[in-house]
Order: sequence, then structure tokens, then C-alpha cells
Amino acid sequence: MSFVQLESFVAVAEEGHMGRAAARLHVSQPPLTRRIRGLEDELGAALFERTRAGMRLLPAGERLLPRARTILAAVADVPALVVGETRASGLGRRERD
Amino acid sequence: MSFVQLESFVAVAEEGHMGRAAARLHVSQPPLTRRIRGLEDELGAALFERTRAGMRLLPAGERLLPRARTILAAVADVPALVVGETRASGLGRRERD
DNA sequence: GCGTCCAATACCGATTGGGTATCGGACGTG
DNA sequence: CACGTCCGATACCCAATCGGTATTGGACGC
Repeated sequence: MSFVQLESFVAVAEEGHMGRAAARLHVSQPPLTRRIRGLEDELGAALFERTRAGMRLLPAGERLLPRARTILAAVADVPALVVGETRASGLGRRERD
Repeated sequence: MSFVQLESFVAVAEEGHMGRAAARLHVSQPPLTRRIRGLEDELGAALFERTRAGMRLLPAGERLLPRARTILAAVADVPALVVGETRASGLGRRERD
């Protein structure tokens, strides 16, 4: 599991649509499909339901979403942390996951 | 920054030695050197001091270490989380970072 | 000075990963 | 009921990434 996969997962979950998520991530749709599928394969669980309208979160995906956000936030402010910006971490308690 | 880089960073920090860290990660020493260097380049800060005896953490590395552990722990129990193992998360408050 | 132990570099081959083009299915609409 | 459309999935190819072996360069300890 990679950060890129988690980032992709969150984008798809929020957009509910591969095409829009791909645009937001500045990639084309096929690699994004592969990232999501790779994540699902690795976890051994389907995260989305493929509907005619797009992608809808399944329960497993709902459980993953807040955790993915927590991880991404923790990663995102690593640069500031390393430089010594102790405050403004952005890592305060998020919603429970 | 990737998950593998953080994992490598923690291993080197704990072993204080590229060779031992490499063995623990089941890779050879050169790729590990590159991972650490890549992380330092990306963050724009040296994380280790290269001494004759091995690798010693610099202040920037000391700041990163607990955070890296937090992130790795959060990632490590994602599988259990997704499957629905709500408890035993391993994500309880760690030492401050 | 020579052997040794460390991390860093050079080089090459295998794997991964993205992009374009295309497919297959599920609707809506005339 | 055939056709255009919109969705994600797949095929294929090429570039970039990544790991491994071999080697280098520097700093001791004897």
C-alpha cells in the first residue's frame, strides 16, 4: 500500500467518479483505475461499488476513508515538522476512525 | 515521500547502520542508501550524520522519527481496520511528535 | 602503510507505472 | 429497438523507477 494509492482512494471517494478524480490528481483515468484495483486486491476487499453513475463507497471503504485522511494529513505536514515548525501541525484529532 | 522511505528511515535510525538496516529490510545496502538520500533530498534537510561507525540521527531526524512511527503504525493496521476489526487498532496515542 | 569497515557511486537488467486507444456494459432517447 | 452516450476496465507500448552486483573513496586501528 502506497501513499499515492491512499491519495487516489480519497479522491475517488470524494468525487464519486473516476474521471473527475483523475483530473483532480492530474493523471488519466486508466492508471487511477489500476491504483484503486491494486489497493482492493492488496486489502482483499472491495472498497467501491461500481454503479452506472460512478463509484460508491462500500462499508469497507467507509471504514478506510477517515483513516486514509489521517495518514495523508500526517504525511503532508512532515516537511514543516522536519524543518522545526512544531506548531500548526494540522494533525490535531480528526473525526474518529 | 513514500511509505517504503519512511520504513527505511526508521530501520536506519534504529540500527544506526546501513548494512544492518538493509538486512532487516531484506534489501541490499545501495538501494537503502538511495532511499535515505532521496528522503533527505525531498525534505531538503539532512536526517543523519554519517560517522565512521555508522549513521547518527541529526535533530531533523529526531523530529521525524516519532512521526514516521505513527504513520507506519496507522498504515500497518489498515488491513484489520478495513476488515472491520474496530478494536486493537494499535493507533492509540504514541509519544508526542 | 595495510587491512578493514563504513557509506556512496556506476552500471545494468527487471519491474513498475503512466498514456493513448479501445472495449464492454448500462442506460436514455428517438 | 437501434443508436449515441457515459461509465469503468483492459490492451498495448514506452519511459521512469528501483534493486542488485561490483566498485570506489575515506577513516580509522594495528
